[in-house]
Amino acid sequence: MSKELEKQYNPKNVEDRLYKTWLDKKYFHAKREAGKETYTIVIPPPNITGQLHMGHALDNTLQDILIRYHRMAGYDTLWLPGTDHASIATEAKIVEAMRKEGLSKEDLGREKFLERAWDWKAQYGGRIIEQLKKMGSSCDWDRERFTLDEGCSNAVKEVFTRLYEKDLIYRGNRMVNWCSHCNTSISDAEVEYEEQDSNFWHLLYTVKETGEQLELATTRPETMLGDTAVAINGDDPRYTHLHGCHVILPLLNKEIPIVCDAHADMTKGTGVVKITPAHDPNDFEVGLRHNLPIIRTFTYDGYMTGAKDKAEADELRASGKATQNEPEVLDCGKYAGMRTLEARKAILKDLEAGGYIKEIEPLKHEVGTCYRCHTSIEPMVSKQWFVRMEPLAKPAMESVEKGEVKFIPERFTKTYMNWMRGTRDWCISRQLWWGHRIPAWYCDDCGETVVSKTDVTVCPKCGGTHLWQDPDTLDTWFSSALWPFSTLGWPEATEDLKHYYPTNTLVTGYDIIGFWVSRMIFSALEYTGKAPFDTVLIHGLVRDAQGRKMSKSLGNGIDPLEIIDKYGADALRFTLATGNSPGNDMRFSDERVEASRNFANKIWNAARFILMNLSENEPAPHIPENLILEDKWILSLYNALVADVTDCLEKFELGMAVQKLYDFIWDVFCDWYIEIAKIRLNGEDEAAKATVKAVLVYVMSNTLKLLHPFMPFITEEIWQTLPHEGESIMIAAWPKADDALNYAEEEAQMERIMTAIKAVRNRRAEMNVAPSKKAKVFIETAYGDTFQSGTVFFNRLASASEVQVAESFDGMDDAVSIITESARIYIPMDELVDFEAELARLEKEKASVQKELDFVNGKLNNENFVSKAPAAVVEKQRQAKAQLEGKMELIEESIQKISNR
RNA sequence: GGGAGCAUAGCUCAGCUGGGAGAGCAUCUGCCUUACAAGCAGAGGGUCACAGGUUCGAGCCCUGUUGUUCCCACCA
Repeated sequence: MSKELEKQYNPKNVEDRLYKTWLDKKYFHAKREAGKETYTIVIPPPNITGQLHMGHALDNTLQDILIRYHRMAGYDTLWLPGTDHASIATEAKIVEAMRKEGLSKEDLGREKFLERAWDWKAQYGGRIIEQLKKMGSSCDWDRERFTLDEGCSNAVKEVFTRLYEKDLIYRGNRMVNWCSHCNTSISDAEVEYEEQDSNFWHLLYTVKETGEQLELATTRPETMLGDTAVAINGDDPRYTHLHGCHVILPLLNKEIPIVCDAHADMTKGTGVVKITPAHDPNDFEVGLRHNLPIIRTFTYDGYMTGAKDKAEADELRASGKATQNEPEVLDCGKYAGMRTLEARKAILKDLEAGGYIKEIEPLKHEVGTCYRCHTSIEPMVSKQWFVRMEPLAKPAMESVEKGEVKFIPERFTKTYMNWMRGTRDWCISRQLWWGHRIPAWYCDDCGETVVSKTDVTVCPKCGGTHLWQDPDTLDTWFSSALWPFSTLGWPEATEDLKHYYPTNTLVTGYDIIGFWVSRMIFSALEYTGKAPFDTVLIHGLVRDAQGRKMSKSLGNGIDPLEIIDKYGADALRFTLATGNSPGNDMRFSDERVEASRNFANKIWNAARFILMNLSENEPAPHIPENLILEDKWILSLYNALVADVTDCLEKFELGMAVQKLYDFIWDVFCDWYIEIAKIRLNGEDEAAKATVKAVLVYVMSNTLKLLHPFMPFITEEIWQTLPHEGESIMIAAWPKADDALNYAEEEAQMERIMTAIKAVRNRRAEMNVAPSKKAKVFIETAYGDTFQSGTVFFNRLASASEVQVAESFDGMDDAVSIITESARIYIPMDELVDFEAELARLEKEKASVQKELDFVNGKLNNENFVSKAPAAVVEKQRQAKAQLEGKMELIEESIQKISNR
């Protein structure tokens, strides 16, 4: 025995040590090798606020499998890692931490705040990277990037200025989603809808001209102070007489016009709608069409506006700097300073008192909330920067239609298309400090807006020097959208960019197709002229054992690091890669990881067994001379496995690949080949020993290569211990299928023997024969040679004390008989044989075979089947028929014999 | 309101272009057979949600129904 392994696999003794070796040897580093095809993945950059969760674990396991496979398969392989500055999330965390110290952003000022943010990044940004390493991720850490680093920032400025020059970016007062908690605008994609219980308040507004009361309904009565009109449909016969009339706005006693607009739907409610242009997206549009005043009644942090707010706005207007659609501000008087929800109560109370409420109708409706803090979002008119989406979306859709980018599974193409088709202009400015500051300067002297990659101190239009930079930053996703090429050096024409771009596969969850995938595609097409990747591999969510989404608030999250600590990274990876298909959610439970851990241990022990039988100085893995039946059989199955696993990986069927490996290693290699190998290993024939050892080593070490992308640590550890050539399994060449290893005939022969062995075991178990009780076995068969070479298997695997093979045996009348398609096996066990039971069993089996036979005959007698089904399928049925008939004959003979006793 | 997914063994899920209904876990039986009890050998258990259709043949394709999950949407 040359080397010894512990009885159980202990990942803790292995993982960190091997990962360090891989790092030291620079195996993860992509070297831009000439003449090699490239394979590139850029990591979906985790947030610097984040901790590794199961979603990351799944995402990165899939990526590492693809990366390790391609690296072994001979590609110049790059997995580019990095992190995302996550503006809202990070800023929120820092603000929260500061709040505990009694500090606000304003107390600190922008510069000091950013210092804190960078400190935060230094402290936490590295944490998730360390966690990825624990997973075994083979990222090229020398190329690690950060969305806010210099290169990425340059890319952002470049893109912003280019888009501005092409008029694809503009600034204006528009309706945006406002989060009063985060105190910033957010994009449409960042709004999450939640169902909430609410009411429809049916209000009564009095028509000035006629004195009649108009009924209209609203879900947000607190906005009524900002109403600047009431809309009816011009075609609505109920209200023809009101065209050109006015209503008196309750509480404010203000006269506002009745306008005719198609937005008012005659079929809904009373067909009358109140119009609040400053606080409702539809109303904003109506306001524009009818040139209505836009009156803001909420502050940006969620209170009712007051005298001070009004004064500020008035001052802005007076200065002449107010731009188009700049809202007016109302002094809400007694409501000023209330939170909007308090104001709702107060206003309702006053409306009630004034008799303006006709009815309160309970209602469930979807309310938009901020995806970060889940505060209800407030639609607000605000001056923001927008990206014009239509011209960008069109080529992005065409690219996918042409198949330049393929989604796996394909159905997510629809998700993508729907998103692209429906998307409105993208609000990219955020009232935050942590992020890429908008590269725009405003001239106080002439009002010019200057967009520039470098700082601007003199106005190019008027020569004035009173310029100030836009205080806002860009949506985090604006920089994420550039990630596949900004990380490779764009806009510089770097060697990496030339070599590794476009990338190949993007691996991500379906939840960010709109946020991220689509934006990368249109960005890449616009700036690089190429799709950023050719394939998007979509995975689902990892849910808890009950199928619930893992979340902090539920406290049902499972920490991948705890799982690694308990079961090992390989077991975790194996669990995540198995039993799940692309795009579908998966449930995670400890039981599943346990099964994976057991598999790791199984491999470990198979290796341990092989090693016990090896001496010092065993030759490197090779296929030896003098192969016998079982050697050819295992090599043939191994060879098929190589083809299958490779094929599955090429088709991104990772779960299928891993399943095939599991089945081969456990059910074929361990359960059969190793057991059979013991025959020669325990024998005296040294040449035969050498052969079987070589086959064991060859199949084991090559199967480990196939398994390496999935379970990198244990495969490396074992591979290193076995005879091997080369430094590491992770840079070993991926096995190739070889026709010379196809032994179809030996496979068929082994199949016959194995079927017979299983049948014997089955009967013995049925008859409760203790395994220790050995029995003679007589095999009556037309396949004499086959069974002759398999007699020893029966000794070892079927509790046979002695095995004889012949075309027929006499004097077996008192034996138990077992029938397979290719043999009748007698086991004389007189004292155990109950002939009546035997007969009953045979009759039962006969009936079952007859049933199968009828089914097959039914098909073969169907002319349509014979003429229309593919020849191979028909042939298969014919073979089945022949086998069944053979078996039937044997059964009938046996029945005859027993009956004749 | 629009779109998509899912419905297969007690549980969790595979099942790729139509031709064998499968795995893991759980259950039951028997085994410490010197690689592995985190193991070995066996067993039971399914109208593939329901109803139609296409086909020689349907878990798989088509239509409808039911249940369920998710995404998208400016419904006052």
